[in-house]
Amino acid sequence: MQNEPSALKKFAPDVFEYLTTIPKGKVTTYGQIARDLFLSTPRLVGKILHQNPDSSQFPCHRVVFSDGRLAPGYAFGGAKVQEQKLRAEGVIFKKNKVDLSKCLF
DNA sequence: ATTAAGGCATGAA
DNA sequence: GTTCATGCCTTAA
Repeated sequence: MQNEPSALKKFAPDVFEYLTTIPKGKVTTYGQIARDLFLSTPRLVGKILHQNPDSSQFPCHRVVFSDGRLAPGYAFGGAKVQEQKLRAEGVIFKKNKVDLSKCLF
């Protein structure tokens, strides 16, 4: 029978759209997106980001931990590349962590 | 006080 | 029952 689409697939377009709403020089957290999209667990957001068809299309590198730490599984070059991208966009970095106090969307 | 690193707990697939 | 692109807590420097 027709099984309902998983919440992951169901919310995937919403998450990608949310990424496009993030202004340049800003970042967001998994939990932030999860709450905004009614996702029960922020882990789903991470899984959805992993479905990202194109890193240039959706700024998945603008999504970080609530602590400001970068995700360990960035599939487009690595966390260090992510940091460089964020810095290039105008995101302020505090040592190895993102300054969510200034760049959190 | 602040930054860094690691571990435990939560929820969904 | 297991796996996780998380979150929060604790300890270290």
